[in-house]
Amino acid sequence: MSQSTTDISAIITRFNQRLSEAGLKSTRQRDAIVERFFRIDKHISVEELLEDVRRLSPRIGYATVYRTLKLLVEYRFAEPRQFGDGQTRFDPVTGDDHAHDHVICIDCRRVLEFSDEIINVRVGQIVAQMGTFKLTRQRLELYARCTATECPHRKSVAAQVVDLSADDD
Amino acid sequence: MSQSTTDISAIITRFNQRLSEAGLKSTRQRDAIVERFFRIDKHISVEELLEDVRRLSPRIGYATVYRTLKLLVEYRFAEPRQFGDGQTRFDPVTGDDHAHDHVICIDCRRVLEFSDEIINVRVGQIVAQMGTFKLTRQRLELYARCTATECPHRKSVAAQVVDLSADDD
DNA sequence: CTATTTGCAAAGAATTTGCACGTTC
DNA sequence: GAACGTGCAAATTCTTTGCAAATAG
Repeated sequence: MSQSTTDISAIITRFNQRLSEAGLKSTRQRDAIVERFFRIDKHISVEELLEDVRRLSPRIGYATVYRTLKLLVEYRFAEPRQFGDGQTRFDPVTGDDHAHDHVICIDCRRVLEFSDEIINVRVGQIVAQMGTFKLTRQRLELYARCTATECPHRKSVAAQVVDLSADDD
Repeated sequence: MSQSTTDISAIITRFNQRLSEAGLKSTRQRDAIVERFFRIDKHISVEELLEDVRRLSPRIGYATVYRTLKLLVEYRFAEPRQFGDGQTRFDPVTGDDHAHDHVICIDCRRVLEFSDEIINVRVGQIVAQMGTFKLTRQRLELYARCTATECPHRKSVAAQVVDLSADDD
């Protein structure tokens, strides 16, 4: 388990710093969105995030969420993912967790995270062998079907972290 | 290099067989689309495929291409992929090539294929360790940046197959 | 104060669908 | 000739953009 070295207000501070450096402003809305985004900490879609944020700040609109997520991605505080359900989902990047990969149940769309040293090392070797590339990010998705008769979490997209080959620092 | 055991007319025949089994019909349009799809054999988008097919059959419309690709996916003759440029791309499944993965250059969007035994074996172990899953398909994408000063193929999406750990049967 | 941000609604882009007409079986 | 497929355009869905009013620095 490698998580939570960084707390959320610190992330918000770092993010606002980046904004400031770029001549952009911190606003109540952005703070609210970023705070909820990191607090929820799962593969969230714009719609889900908006819905959540609106519980506190009901006047926030789609555009602001899209624009804030775009900034988060641009400054590498978030990573967009497509799991094939037509919606872009976003993963928070806290800085203290390593690249992780996903198992997606094709029945219930539940997403589990995992991280595997053997894979990560091998990926490095592969890219090195190819010679002219510098790896930016890797994305391994395993689409699978629960063998348990019925998926326990139909339709929900819960996340669990399963560490398969201890790689915390 | 493991490819081209299966020829394209055979694929079309198999596809039409599946259609027939499902009470669906083979049509000139479907044949044309499927033929071009397998002939071109790269990560093609709907727009690109339509454009290509229209050279022979100019009256074919978007909807038919979308619908045919949906059938190809459903019967596992094609696999949809999202490389992050907003368009769904489709990989032909010829049946005689193994799961392959991709390196995507984030500068020029060129896509290289590769296949690696070590990764594939490890993926199997990971899923086995998780217990309740049966792997359906794996998708490993390595986003990278060409270290060569300038990408040679800006904007084109050519494909090359690089076999890193001999795995042909 | 001035530039940026917001919220809304309208515009865009990718994909799907409804329907009258054509084609396959 | 009945059922399925096609092509077109309209509808949907997700995302982006334009703009007047609000707000941060």
